[in-house]
Amino acid sequence: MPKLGMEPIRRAALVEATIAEIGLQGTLDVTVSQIARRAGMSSALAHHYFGGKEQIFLAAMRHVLTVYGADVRAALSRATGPRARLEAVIRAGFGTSNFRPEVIAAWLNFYALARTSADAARLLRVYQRRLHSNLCHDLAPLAGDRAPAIAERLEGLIDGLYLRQGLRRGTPDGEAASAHVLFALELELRAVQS
Amino acid sequence: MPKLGMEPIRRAALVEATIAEIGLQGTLDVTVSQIARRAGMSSALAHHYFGGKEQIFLAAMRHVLTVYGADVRAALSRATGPRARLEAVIRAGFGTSNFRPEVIAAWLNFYALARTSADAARLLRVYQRRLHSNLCHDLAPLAGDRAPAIAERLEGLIDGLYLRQGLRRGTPDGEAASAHVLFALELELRAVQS
DNA sequence: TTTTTTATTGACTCGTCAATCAAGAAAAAC
DNA sequence: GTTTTTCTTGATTGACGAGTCAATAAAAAA
Repeated sequence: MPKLGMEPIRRAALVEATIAEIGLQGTLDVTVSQIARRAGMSSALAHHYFGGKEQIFLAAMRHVLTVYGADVRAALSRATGPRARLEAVIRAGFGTSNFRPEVIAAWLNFYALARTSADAARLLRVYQRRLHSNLCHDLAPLAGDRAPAIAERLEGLIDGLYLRQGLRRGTPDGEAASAHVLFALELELRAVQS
Repeated sequence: MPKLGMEPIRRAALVEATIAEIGLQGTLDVTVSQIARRAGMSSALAHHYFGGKEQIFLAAMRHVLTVYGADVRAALSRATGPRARLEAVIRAGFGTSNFRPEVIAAWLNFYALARTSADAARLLRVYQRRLHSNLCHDLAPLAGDRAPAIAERLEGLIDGLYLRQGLRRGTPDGEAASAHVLFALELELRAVQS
């Protein structure tokens, strides 16, 4: 019973299933068959639409990044002034849509994938550059030429806390994590003013 | 030409080869044959001494942790006073033996492994607890009951910067990384005193 | 109505890899 | 000098998984 216009639906289902399956298994060692079964289709169809396993992974990674980017943009549009914008960017990273256990697990594995796949590395760099430029842009009016160094520390802290949540079992605590980063931001800004 | 007392030599060679191979390939997707070949023996011998692939990985992880622990202990023995001890602990993590590219790559992959293997998770928790208790112990006289929260932030920053080095290509810069952490430590302590 | 396009799968191929095993060779023990 | 222990590997097994393909079926176009 083939209906037309299935392609986008199938692709979205596969991407979702990929993230879920990586989260469940905790590894990139998921088979195309597992992903396809969870998405309700045969593995042959998954190959048909994506061409291969790595491209499925990349699509999933791209999706995670897209959602994250949308969250950041939404949060930024609601904030006024550099300080509020900084807080918005930080909070968005630990917000509900990027901080679900499966997504964190997927992230962690994408980090590992980026060491193997040039495309994955490129995607990761897009995220890193965007975060860095967001932070620098709003740190500059508050910290002048010290902005880049402060941004590096905040980025490290964000990634580190994110990583640690990924290793913990159970519900991740985005509140605590972003509170830590916001506290570090406060200290950095206080230091600049003295 | 079998000589006696080979077991410890073979085991050490396999552990070294495992770290090197993971570093080279960037993945846990290394085969026992590759590891064994690099260590100069057949894959059957690797199985003979270790029993299975996962146990080879665990031995490699244990080795990395052991070296790290020895470095920290050595650095601590040279330091006097809480502040110097804190700096020693931080610097040791980014020191030459733990900060070689292969070791960083291995670490990164062990993080991923810890999501799958209970034994790997246990080993990782040993490292985390040791770091936490080291930091708290020397933060306490300087920061009182704020020590645990400060320690959490420093740990997050350490792990994050370590992770970021693992993704970068080329020679890792332990100096820059530890400078960032030491700066953060300075800010935290300054905040406590006011 | 015939043809083309899109959707879909079961069955198959081909490769890889962890793990096993039987067998050989050198030292040590007896 | 024979037996036992330690070391070692080539060959094999068995499982599993990525990717392909031919075939089916429905819709759309002709």
